[in-house]
Amino acid sequence: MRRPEVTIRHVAERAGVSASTVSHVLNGNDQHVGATKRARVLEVVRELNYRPNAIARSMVKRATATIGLVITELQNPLFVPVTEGVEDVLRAEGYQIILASATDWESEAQAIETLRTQQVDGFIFMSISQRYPSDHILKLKEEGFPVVVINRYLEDDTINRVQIDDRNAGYTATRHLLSLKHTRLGAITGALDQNFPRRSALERHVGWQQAIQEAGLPSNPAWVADGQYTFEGGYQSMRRILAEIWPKPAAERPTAFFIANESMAVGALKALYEAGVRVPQELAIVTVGDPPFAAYTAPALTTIALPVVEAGQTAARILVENLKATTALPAQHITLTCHMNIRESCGAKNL
Amino acid sequence: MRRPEVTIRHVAERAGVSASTVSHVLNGNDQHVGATKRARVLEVVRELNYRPNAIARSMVKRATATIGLVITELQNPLFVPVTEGVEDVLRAEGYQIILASATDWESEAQAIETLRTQQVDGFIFMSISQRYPSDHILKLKEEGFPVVVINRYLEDDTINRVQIDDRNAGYTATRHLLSLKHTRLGAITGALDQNFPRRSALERHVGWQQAIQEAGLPSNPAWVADGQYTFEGGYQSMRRILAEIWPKPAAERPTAFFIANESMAVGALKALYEAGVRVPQELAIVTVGDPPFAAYTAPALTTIALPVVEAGQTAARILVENLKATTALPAQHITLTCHMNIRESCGAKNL
DNA sequence: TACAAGCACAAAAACGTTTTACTAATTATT
DNA sequence: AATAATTAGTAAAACGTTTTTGTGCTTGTA
Repeated sequence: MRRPEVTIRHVAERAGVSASTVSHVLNGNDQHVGATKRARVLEVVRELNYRPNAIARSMVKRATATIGLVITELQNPLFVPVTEGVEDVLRAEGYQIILASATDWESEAQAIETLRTQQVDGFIFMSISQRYPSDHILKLKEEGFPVVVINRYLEDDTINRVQIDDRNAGYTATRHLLSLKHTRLGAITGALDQNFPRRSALERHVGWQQAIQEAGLPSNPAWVADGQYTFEGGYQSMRRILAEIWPKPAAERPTAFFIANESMAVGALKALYEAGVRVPQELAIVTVGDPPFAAYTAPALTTIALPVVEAGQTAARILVENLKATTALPAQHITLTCHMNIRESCGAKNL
Repeated sequence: MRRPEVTIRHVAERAGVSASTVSHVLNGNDQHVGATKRARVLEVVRELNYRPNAIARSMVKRATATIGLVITELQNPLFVPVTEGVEDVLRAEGYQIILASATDWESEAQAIETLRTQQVDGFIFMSISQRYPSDHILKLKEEGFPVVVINRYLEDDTINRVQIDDRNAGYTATRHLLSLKHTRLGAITGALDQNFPRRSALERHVGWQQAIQEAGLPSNPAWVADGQYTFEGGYQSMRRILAEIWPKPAAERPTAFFIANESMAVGALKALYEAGVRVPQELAIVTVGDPPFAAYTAPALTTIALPVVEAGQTAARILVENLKATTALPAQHITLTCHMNIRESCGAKNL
């Protein structure tokens, strides 16, 4: 099981130089070594297939070129594209990612602990949920670690933050409905009434309200249902709505719905399908989040696409800046805006 | 930016013992240290909030308790649940995961290279696609690294392999259709005709054929469409099928379709919806893969669920076994079988 | 001719642990 | 009482790099 490692000394010996010279060659410290020796060293490196030991390097450099990515919900649909973005820029910059998943406050604290013993140089926290206090993140920052959080609403402004403009997403979605001459708008929101409201759901709802108020329309509480941020939540909410409202005359029913996220929208679509309500003819649907299957639901979902890959990239870039800086940088707070993908569920294509 | 690190020597000094004693205490080497000193050391550790430096430990132990997880398709729907399984058991065993994503052979080789310089103790490869030769993986194994591949069909039998029984998935799905008295079966397969066929698609198709042959039914080539493993692929394939076959009299049309994966099934469902073909009344649909939204398509998809979390767990367990073993272990080849989730798209609930 | 400056390299210390070997004191065994 | 065995602890080497400092040598300049 013990793999014999070829070290810098082996290379040095065979090349007839000192270890320091090999190191200088490998690190491009040109002023320290002549052309012939350099060539010889490079030759031997190739011959022996020498691979520098990053651990030993980290030891002396006191930096590992490694960052910790901690996520609280692996199943969150945003996780993959965000990670993709993070990976993109971090790899280009020569950093490795150590993955740590956490499910609650304790395990998040635990993850930080182990990442610290692993001597990561910085942290990215990615989590939709802000149910947990973030004092451990604060402490990290205070101890000098570069930290950036993605989509995590922190009270503290000293920490780098990348977030998606959820309010604007709700606003834009609703404006789209208004532009299609809808005047009676309903909504399915995501668990606003819990002790720890989901911040993104709240923001999206505020955007919705804002657009409606600006348009001078009354918002009818009976047309708003709150539920879990899941397929099932959307399904149940829409069933409830249909049961209460659909018996009424058409003129007293909403003609369009803003649904707080993609999963709920799919669930709602199912409920509508079962009830025989035609989308978009009888009811228009717009939602936030742009899953890969959005174009293939029936009807295809008009969505507000979240800039998730960009969020990951941006976070990574900010982290790298801080990693490279020799002096403490002021915290950045970046908010990314969404764009709309018009498909079938609002009927806009017919205009 | 320089964080002052509290080292084992600081602890030793303050506790009035040697560094070795502190080390012994922390590693539970009880026979080397008395009760009073031990208590004092633990006390100081707490006082100073001492955190052992894993890098330094790795240096001397020549092992990092870190494994490389390399995946070739971050967007692959199996990635998240598999990673979940891997993370589960690896964390419980005290290992860290370094994530590396690759898109082609070169980047995979590159990922291996950097993971090796990072001195990972072992590797897990997760990738559906087997378009690339795997000689670099072989080399890893030969050099003594524990390696396990998930869902990657390797010609070489010396490498640990965890795979999902795709053939059985196709077989089971088809048997389900047969049990519902369908006798005219069609299929949408996943890119079988390319130079590098997707192995899982091939296997699922073989399972389908096997079930049909066992039932003594003729397979009609006109009822089989091949397409990309995507939503769009399923959509286009089904449209093609409908255009060719639906004009014919009902008695000459298939009554059920096996669709090679979930994405294609969603695409196909869309095509059927647009064509006004009712599912399952006019056409039954069964597919492989159990995405979170399967229950919320209209109609809900009857699926063969893949044991993805288990695959990740199993792979991680095998890896840990090999990591802990002092002698080389024989390669394990584990095949996990699927189970069926009967929903609406086959109409079985009515029986 | 001197002396400074630059060049090409090497020696050695350092990074923070673990582990082996050793010592001294105590306890057990004959 | 003498010897062996155990206990409690330490010193020092080792892991594989990087980096600082030093050392001859060559070249340039006054």
